[in-house]
Amino acid sequence: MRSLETLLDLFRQNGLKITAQRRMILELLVNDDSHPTAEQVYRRILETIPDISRTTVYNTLGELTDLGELTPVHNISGRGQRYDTNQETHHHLHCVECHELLDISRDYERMDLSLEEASGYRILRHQVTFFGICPDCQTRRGDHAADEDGRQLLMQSAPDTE
Amino acid sequence: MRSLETLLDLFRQNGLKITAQRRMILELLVNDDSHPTAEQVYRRILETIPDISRTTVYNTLGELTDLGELTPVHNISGRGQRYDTNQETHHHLHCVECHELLDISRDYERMDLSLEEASGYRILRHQVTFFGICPDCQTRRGDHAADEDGRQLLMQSAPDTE
DNA sequence: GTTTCTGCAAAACCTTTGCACAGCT
DNA sequence: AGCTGTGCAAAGGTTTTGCAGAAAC
Repeated sequence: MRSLETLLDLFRQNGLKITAQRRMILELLVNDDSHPTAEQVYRRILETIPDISRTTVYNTLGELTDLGELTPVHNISGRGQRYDTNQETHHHLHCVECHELLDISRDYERMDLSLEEASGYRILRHQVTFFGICPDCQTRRGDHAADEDGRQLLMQSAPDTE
Repeated sequence: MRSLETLLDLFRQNGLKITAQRRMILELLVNDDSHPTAEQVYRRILETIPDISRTTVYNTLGELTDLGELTPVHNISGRGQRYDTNQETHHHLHCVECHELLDISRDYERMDLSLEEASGYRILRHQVTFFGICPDCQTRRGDHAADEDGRQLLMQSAPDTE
């Protein structure tokens, strides 16, 4: 995400006032790459501004989204809309167990689509999501690749990591 | 999605009883590639089973997910969790305006991740999502690529479609 | 006949909205 | 001073839960 000063300027330029609440939300987001939900931002702001309301958090996240500084991201089976502070071209690594979401900064440049495949869409961007199991969740499960319980889909067509 | 008979067998094998409600939901999904939400499935089942409850629809979709026959998919800013009936390796084309979601059956085989990038994750699969504007929404907007209103983010780093 | 499923109602959860008061510039 | 933002409360939409009666095997 861009620097706090840049974001504050951007707010001013768009006629949005710099309040203590907004400043705190921006400060929190500037160095956050954890893709938090509104609720998570709210809870962390509560520690310094105990009487902030959820409305304000939702408003500010919406303003940042409209300004193009925040991007809503997929959140499969996790609760609540998550936000991505990273506006660079990047991709995602998503733990199917704990829903941790990491950024991958590599650029897979030429993901070509034939005209037929594009179905008349005007393509704006693309993003690759890798689904997997994070180290912590592997440990939690027992770390054995073979004797998994549960869902079959986890094991099928797994590409190599290298 | 697999055939109705296969799904019915799968249910039987897992001790799940074949009820009229479940059968109808399966029949509906077998030939549906529109990535419907639970609510959309519910509304369409209502036409033939007017007193089905949402609970039953949610239950059945959950069972299919646990069996690995249905995959929850990202649904950015659209309402409700969408489900993907396609378990083959495939990718997505997503309209950022109307949230239409199309399948692309191409296989981008070697999406390599370095060990460092994988961060210790055990990678299971990956999926590419192309974001764009569908033909209908282009028309609705006026079809001019140049003079767009709205959000900056839509125009940045747009790759060619060919 | 036993077990599981369904539908209902209620609750939980996430997000949006309307409005009066407070705060920023 | 004027305008915008904030917090509250309520509403709207989605999903989950507990349970009694109904249906499948």
